[in-house]
Amino acid sequence: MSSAARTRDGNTAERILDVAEQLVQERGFNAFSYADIAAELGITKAALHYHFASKAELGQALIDRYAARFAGALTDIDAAGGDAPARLHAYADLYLNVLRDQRMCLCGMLAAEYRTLPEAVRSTLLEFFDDNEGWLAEVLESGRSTGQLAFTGPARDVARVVVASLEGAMLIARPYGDLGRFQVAATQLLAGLVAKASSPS
Amino acid sequence: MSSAARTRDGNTAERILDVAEQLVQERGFNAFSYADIAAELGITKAALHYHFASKAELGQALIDRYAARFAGALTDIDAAGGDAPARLHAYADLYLNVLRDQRMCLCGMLAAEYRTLPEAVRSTLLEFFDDNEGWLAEVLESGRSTGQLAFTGPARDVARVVVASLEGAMLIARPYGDLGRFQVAATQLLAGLVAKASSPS
DNA sequence: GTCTATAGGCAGATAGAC
DNA sequence: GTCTATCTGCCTATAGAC
Repeated sequence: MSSAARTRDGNTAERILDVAEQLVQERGFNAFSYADIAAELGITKAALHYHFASKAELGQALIDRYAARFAGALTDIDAAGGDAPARLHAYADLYLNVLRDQRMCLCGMLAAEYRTLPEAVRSTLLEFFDDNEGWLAEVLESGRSTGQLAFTGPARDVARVVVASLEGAMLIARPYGDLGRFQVAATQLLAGLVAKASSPS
Repeated sequence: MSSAARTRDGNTAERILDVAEQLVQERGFNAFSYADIAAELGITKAALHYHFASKAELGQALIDRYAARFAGALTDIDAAGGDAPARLHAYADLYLNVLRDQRMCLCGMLAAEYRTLPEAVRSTLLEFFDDNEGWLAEVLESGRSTGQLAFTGPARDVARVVVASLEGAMLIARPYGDLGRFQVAATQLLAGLVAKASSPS
């Protein structure tokens, strides 16, 4: 990966973010240093400070980029035009693909470290979850209106459970190194939302 | 709290563990130092090293004590003699009470930091989750056999979803500082497991 | 935009007095 | 069991040459 990163394009700032992102997702924001990134990219720590003056600034850039990319993925799911169950499945797959690289969700990791984060990063983090819940709530509501999904109470509350459960499933599946653990949990979670074929008695 | 800690009993090792535990649950294992504990207890870093020679050793003692205490709580729930739904509710309350102190589950926090942990701590961490899942699986199975709980598939898989969902709900509720967020999630989760009153048609 | 060099501080850890 | 004193090393960050 070290050589691959050096081979091609991408301005240095992007490559720094790529490495930093991986480090945060694997170890946490408080468990990596500028030296780690510099070594990986074959540049000096001073060069890093040119692009991101402080670690707090780097953290802000990380979460901004991650949130934007995630929002883009949700837009892509919408554009694909599937029904509500299909969208939920696609949503869970976003998490699965992160876990595939043996990474925790960047925002789930930062949520654990919340108390140690710069204030700006904190609020961006909450916005990330708000956006996810908002998108999910719409999907859930539309699925309920077509009769494809079945649940009781506010869609927003159910959306929160979905986000929390997927984050939790990642959190625990990762130490076990067991993708199947996550998949079983996600499958069960979604199965509980899909309307059962009503066999009229 | 600093003064309270100094007022009473408990050998120093226990007081060290108390402070360290709080710090890990609030910030993470990689975001506190011996200096933090020493300052809180009014002793020196050197004194800390007498009780726990290395930070890895301290981490091991922390997770050992936490796991033992949690196991004791499960035994207490069993001893109370409630039915399966009552036991599940009591289990969720264990998490709620941790969150009440604005703390993350110690093991959930360590799960996020898994890649940075000493090997011994890693395996103890997995045992913690194994034990929780095992206890829950028994409760679920017994509840299903009495008809009070309803779910499909292996009880162990459902147990895993329960643990993951509760951990995830804590992870996200804590940044929001919103206990209600966790409670709603826990309520929904358990409601999905309780058998619906079957109105024979 | 990246470098060398270095500041200033805090990390985990140890030696040895009391 | 706790202390003072100290070590070594890494941390984030900066100054200034190229």
